Amino acid sequence: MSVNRETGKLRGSGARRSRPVQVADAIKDWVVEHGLRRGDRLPSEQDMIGRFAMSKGTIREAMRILEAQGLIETRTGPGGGSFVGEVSAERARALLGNYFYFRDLSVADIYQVRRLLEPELAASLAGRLDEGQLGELEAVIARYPEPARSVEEEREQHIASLEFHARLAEFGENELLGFLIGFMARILSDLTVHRKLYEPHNIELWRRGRAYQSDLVGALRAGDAERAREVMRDHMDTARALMERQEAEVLKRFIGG
Amino acid sequence: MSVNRETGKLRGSGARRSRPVQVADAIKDWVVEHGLRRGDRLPSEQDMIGRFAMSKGTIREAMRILEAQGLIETRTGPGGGSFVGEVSAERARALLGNYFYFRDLSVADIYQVRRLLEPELAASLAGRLDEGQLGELEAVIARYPEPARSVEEEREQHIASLEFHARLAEFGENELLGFLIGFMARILSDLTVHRKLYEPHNIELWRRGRAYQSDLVGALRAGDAERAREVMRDHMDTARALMERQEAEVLKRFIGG
DNA sequence: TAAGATTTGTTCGTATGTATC
DNA sequence: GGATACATACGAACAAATCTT
Repeated sequence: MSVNRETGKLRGSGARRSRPVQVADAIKDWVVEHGLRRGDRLPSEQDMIGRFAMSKGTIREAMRILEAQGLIETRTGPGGGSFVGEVSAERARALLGNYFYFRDLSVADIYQVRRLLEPELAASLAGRLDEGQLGELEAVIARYPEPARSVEEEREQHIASLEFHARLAEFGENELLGFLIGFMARILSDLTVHRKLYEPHNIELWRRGRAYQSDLVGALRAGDAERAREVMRDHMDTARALMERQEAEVLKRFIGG
Repeated sequence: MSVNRETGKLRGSGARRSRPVQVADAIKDWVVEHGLRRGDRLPSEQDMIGRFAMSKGTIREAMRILEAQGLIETRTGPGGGSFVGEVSAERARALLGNYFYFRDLSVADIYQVRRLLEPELAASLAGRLDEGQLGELEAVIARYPEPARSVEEEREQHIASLEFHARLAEFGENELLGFLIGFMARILSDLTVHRKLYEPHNIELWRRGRAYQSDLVGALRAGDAERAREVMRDHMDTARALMERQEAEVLKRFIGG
């Protein structure tokens, strides 16, 4: 309980924070201290009003803060209330994406990291996927069997090919590694749409990417970690080069127009 | 504007979302559509109440959601209101940390990624730091000139040595790479405290870590990218081995006790 | 320094919606 | 269907912060 009985004020120092924020922090601490786990129930709204001696509105704003961070979920009705919730990967990606929204990452920045992580993931998965999983990967590749004939189709194919990497990331054992790769696939997806990076029609990107991904599935099935690593590294290097050329093209057009 | 004039309801389908959440999403879309940048002002509370035809409480809850995500900041008084805010690195790390809180990352997971990223950062910084920056790094190293004599001191030293990496990460040009490395330093810090990973008194970790970091600063000053990469890779490999041994010790004690 | 204007911050009472029994 | 136990939403009033004059 983070209420200072002397002053009647919530402790928590530094910049002046609004009461809902202070209450949210207090609740967060309370959850951690009591070691609550996913699904455990928090005190009811009324209870909180009593505990913190604050109005319903303030408590509700605090709960919304926690909810926005994915820390709690709330249900109405009898037996309802607020419960400790697990932050979903999707929400975590979105929250992190907000951070980079104004930061204008370059394609080069993203690929510098991708080039390091993706080959490691590929190697770690060699020989560890069952036929179902390998089949899923092949199904994704099958979604772009031929070069795109329109700009929209090309964009969709690019997104689909990024999904290949996102799926792969989910299969790994290392959740940190998987999350990071999934996140990069996501922001590249966003960049593709937002900056219209797909516009310079590029058959090369399609042809090479598809070949690499097929080779990769082969190496994974064969359990050849080193080949998987190699293929993925080559894939990253060519994709980076193509994407950067594309980025430069878009920039040139933008300045020219 | 995301209000459906036919039904009078906010659009946005799928799972039933509370009104504050819908409003928050609508405002987010509005900001993106209008291309608002950091510091730009949002409509006032009163204005929102009118636009969305909702009560003050609901609007305020929506604003809290956006605030919790770091997307807006709010000030009182004349000329006050809500403004588009930049998500701070610190907040982004905290939000992402929430995601991994229940996921029990192993030290091995973290080091698998660290081992890939840190050497790359080190290499990219060789010859690019000025004396002021190199001095800052040396100042961090100077905070643990001798082996710790107590458990608390050892913990503090470990945290300080992680700060070395966090500082280094800030100096890089690639914001994605820097953020990820800073984030990993943070969760290792938390793990150190939370799981009491520092308890098995370990002079070895201190001696080796310090030597590596000094070597690294030397390589950076000399502009030797390859040596910087090598030193960092070795540092990561030994640190990983030591940390994992420590993790195993703690686990054994835990089971035994 | 003081008063007034503007905008968010907080409270309270009441009413409504929703899920369980 | 009715009773119950919760969260959800509204509106009016008042408090606090901060800028201007």
